[in-house]
Amino acid sequence: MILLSTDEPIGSAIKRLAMTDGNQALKKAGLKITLPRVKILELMQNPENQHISAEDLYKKLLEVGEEIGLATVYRVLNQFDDAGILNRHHFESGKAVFEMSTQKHHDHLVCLTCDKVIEFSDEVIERRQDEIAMRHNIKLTHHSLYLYGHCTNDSCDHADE
Amino acid sequence: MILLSTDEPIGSAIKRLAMTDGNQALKKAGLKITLPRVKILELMQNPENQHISAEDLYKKLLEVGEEIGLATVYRVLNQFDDAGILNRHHFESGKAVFEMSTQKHHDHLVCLTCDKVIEFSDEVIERRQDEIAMRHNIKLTHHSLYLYGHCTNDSCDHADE
DNA sequence: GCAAAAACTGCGATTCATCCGCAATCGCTT
DNA sequence: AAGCGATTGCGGATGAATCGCAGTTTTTGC
Repeated sequence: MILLSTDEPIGSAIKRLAMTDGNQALKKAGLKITLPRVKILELMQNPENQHISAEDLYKKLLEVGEEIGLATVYRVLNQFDDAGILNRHHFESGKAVFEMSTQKHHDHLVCLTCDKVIEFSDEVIERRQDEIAMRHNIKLTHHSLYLYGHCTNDSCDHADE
Repeated sequence: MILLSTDEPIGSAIKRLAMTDGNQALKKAGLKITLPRVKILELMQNPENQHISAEDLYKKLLEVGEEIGLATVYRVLNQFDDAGILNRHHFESGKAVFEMSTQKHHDHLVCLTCDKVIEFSDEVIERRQDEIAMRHNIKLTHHSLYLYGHCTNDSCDHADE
């Protein structure tokens, strides 16, 4: 992970950050390389922050010492979503969560007890969905499949990461 | 469909409505037979009102001449959901929609152009989901599967792709 | 049947997630 | 370095859904 030391001039930090691969994505999306965007991208790339909500991301930014406005977090997340840099999901929590977009499509298993999210993909289900859509004369654009349940292993007594 | 004429005394109307089968559900749920609940149940039983939002249901009630508060509509829908009388779904519209609960589980195909909703159920997908959950040591409680796309028949005139 | 108890309703105010407007600032091209 | 257009941060505005409470309606006890 890349860290900004407080005494490094912002300009140079940005410049240094600008050459990481993540920022190629920003460029390609026509987004300027700004500190909020770079920092958010950085946090989002941390596997520990997959499926994080805007609010929670905002808090993490504060923890890391970045005073980025909540509105900006929402804006940047939307831009990243539009740019295909990350994906938005609506689990049952009522708030949207985001994950870095991966090349391979996948669906989600959500533990309602510990909030753990497991990703999976199943060719049979995918194919079946296409068939169903075709049978009903619908050109599929996307779908959402969320499986909700409870872990049956004991590591799920309370929230783990 | 049952209609309330404006000049019929409310008490008698309620009494008459109280013997319809839908109200057995109210009784069983421990809910009192009241005009708002009866009227909402009545509208919800109309196939044309499947997958309707609270807001839209509220408007329909006004159209039919029932001055039922929006808060009451939300409350009643929640109670009906809790009682298993109807089911709530979250499509991508951002607002929850409701449908009369049926005995057989089904999933949904949603046309993003005309908002049409098609119900389907697929044994293969269902079984597959169970297997996946089991494989990941999760006891499944429920799931949500929504397929989004665009009608390809002309009743849904559009060339958005 | 009738009055009290228990539920229910309507209204406005409130919450929660998310977004907007605008003035100040920053990144990027020249 | 300079200027323009994009971006940020703030507070305020949304829209969906909920809550509190006072007044009203069902149901219950007699």
